[in-house]
Amino acid sequence: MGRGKIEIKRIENTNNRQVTYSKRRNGLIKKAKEISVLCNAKVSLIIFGGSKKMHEYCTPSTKLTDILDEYHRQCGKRLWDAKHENLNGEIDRIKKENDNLQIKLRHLNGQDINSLNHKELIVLDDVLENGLAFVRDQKMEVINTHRRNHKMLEEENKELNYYAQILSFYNVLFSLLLGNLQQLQDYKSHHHMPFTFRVQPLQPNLQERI
Amino acid sequence: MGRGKIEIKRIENTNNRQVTYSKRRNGLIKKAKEISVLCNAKVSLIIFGGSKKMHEYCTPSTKLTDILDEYHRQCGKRLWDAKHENLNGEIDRIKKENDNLQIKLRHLNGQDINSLNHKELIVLDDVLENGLAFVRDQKMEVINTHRRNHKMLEEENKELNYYAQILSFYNVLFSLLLGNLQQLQDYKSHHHMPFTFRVQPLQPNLQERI
DNA sequence: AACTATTTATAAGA
DNA sequence: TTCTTATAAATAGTT
Repeated sequence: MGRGKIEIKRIENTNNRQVTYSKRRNGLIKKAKEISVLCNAKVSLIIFGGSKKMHEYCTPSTKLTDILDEYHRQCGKRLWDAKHENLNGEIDRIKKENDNLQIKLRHLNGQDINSLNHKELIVLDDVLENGLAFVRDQKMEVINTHRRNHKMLEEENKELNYYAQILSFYNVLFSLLLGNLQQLQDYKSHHHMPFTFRVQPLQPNLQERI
Repeated sequence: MGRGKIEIKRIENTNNRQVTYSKRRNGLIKKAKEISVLCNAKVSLIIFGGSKKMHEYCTPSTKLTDILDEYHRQCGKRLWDAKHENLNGEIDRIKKENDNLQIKLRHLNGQDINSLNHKELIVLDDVLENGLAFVRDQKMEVINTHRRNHKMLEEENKELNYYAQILSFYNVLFSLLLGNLQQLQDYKSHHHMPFTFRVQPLQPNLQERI
């Protein structure tokens, strides 16, 4: 349509190309507008020429995102999912980290021990071991204190047992003497003799116990 | 362009509108192709008619995403950032949750206690209290065991002390007797009398100890 | 950028 | 829908 027919192929003359681009671009946008109005169609038209300056037409009362959403839905082509993938990947990563932390917390609270693996059990065991070591220390302190008291009591006991042996000996000896004392008394009363006691000092170690 | 000039406004007759849409859509796509080839332009054309069926043209060797990226860069309009915002929001939320878990873990490990608030301190204190209660129980068990042993030793000691008292009494008594025995011996040797011992049975409770 | 000869697109009718 | 075709619109080449 013009003074002469043209072949549809790249216009090599830069100036001609630029002029044609300008004319046809306007034509295109005009026709986009017209079909949009006449046929109640939704149109999105984006054009980049050699100058890299962008021209756009989008049916009024319509957002490009809506058109792209519809495009997305109908085509199934994933337009900006590559960009979403990064974010989704990060979300997954953080969620996983989150789960691990939750599991650690449960373990420290003593729950869910069964799900601990061997290595984790060793670590937890160490913690408990330290706790038990403290208990043992406390135990030993008590034991040692009592052992000291016990020792003193045992020493005393040993000494007293020694005295008990002496007592036994005295007992035997006394029993023997008792018989002779009776004999002496009988004798004295028979002969009408006076009978007096003489006091002897106690042995030193026994003296203390009275 | 046609048998008659038409006003650019919505075609009310549905059939006419459909026909016109079909014709003009082809024309639009044809012109898009032509400008793309002739002028080496990049074109993206998306059209939705009343039938909701989508038609599209995109300059060959070009991806729609590239055109949209360029659009994004030149317009500054944020096409899919709304969608990104959702994801970014979720990332922030999960990161925050993550931080809270990390803090809890540190507290359970006994670190960073200073940053605990009062309520959290109470909970932590309960945990420690339970641990100390266990230690105390262990202590008491040991103490009671030793107390029993101690008691037995004390009982024995008490008994032995009783015997020691008897011993002391015997000792005094024996000392007194010893003097009289000497007196008796002196008397006997002076009168040339024979002196014999008579064995008396031991008192029953003392007999056991020999 | 304006002009215009010509091509192209398409409205209406079949 | 598609074909036809008269005619509107677009535009290539010129100024």
